[in-house]
Amino acid sequence: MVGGFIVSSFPRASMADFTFEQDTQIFRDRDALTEDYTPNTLVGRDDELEEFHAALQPVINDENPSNIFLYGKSGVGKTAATRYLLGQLQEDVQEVPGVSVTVVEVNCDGLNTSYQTAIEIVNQLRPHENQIASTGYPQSKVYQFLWEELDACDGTVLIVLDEVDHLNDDSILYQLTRARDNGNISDINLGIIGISNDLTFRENLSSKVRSSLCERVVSFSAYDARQLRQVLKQREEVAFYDDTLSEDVIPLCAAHGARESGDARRALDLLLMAGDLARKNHDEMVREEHVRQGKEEIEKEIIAEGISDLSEHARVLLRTLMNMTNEDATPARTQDIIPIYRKICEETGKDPVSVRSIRDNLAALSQLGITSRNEINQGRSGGKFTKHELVYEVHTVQSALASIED
DNA sequence: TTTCCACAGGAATAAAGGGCGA
DNA sequence: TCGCCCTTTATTCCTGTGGAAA
Repeated sequence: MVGGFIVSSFPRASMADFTFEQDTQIFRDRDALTEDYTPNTLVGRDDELEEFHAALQPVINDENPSNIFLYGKSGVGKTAATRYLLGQLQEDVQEVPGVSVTVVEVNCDGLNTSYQTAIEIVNQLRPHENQIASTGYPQSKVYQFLWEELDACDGTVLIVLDEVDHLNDDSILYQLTRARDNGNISDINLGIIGISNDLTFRENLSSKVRSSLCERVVSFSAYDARQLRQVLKQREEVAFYDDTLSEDVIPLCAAHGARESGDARRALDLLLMAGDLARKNHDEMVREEHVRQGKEEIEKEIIAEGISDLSEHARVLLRTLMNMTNEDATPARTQDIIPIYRKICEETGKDPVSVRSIRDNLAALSQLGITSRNEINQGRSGGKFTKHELVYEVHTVQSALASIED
């Protein structure tokens, strides 16, 4: 046993393969490129911060805050702006006697239902030894726990629901936004901050939820390539030692982010991955080849993360599309995919699912951005149908699938 | 303007599985 | 242990869609 690791019995080349050495001096503070880092200033988000700040102002006056809805594409600074302003608010509140604020931040990705979200909020407000289980309670009981925990807080409670569009139902939004009117809470001011990447989410909410959740709406525009370079430059100064990036690294990462709809997170992830690869190779500088290699690694991670939650049959359909791509048979319409999918199921001893489920699985793959779909209408003789194809190279999808299945 | 085609996807429902409380 | 309540994944049934042809 060394440092808590149990030495396993599988064959190894030599113990020397696993020794640790001092890294090449590239990163000054690698964490500055991760999602958890909140910079001191947010580049190019002045208008958004001003609107958001105005919506939060009632908290410091111990007034009931407006519910706020933030929307914009992924990686445009919604979560960063929220953490930045709420951090500032919590600091400032300490200077004001008699005013307090409690922030509960919940990421709805992976929770899916109002029931699970309510449980997550309850557990964030409860001590570790008094947490409730993720299932088994009647819904009314879970809401009862929620009102009890909220009423036990002081002053203002702000509940941040990040990726709120991942919820399959809006019951929790209705319950929270109407909690005071319905007499479920009495002693606190409650504000909801909903964050969504889905620009249509707001329109799809029931009218009663839309009017109360979207009292204040802050729209975040996408970063352009110039702003992305500024964001990367700002992080470079904190994250890397001087003269450790070759001059084409930042423009390449910024161009990648700009291609991904102005997504700063993608650009920062690529810069982090390029730095990691340079360090792994014991190189003294991060160069263009690290960025290019990093881009492929990130694509693999995106696919692996997406398909890890998918059903077994969605993966079989992904294999079907890989086979069809290799045979130059994509873009392929659903009716052409189905017989090949069924053949693969037969060969692997699996029972194929219904056509309706195949459609759902193909839609899930497309929603994850692993495949793309194109609707075609050939009119009275041909009808309307969809064609599907892989977004990524077959070998990239293949190695992502292999990493999941290992 | 109406009809037709080939789906796409919403709604209702079932089955299986897991946690909780009595 | 059993009934209840929830989840996820699946099924069947049915309506909606929209461009081309009649």
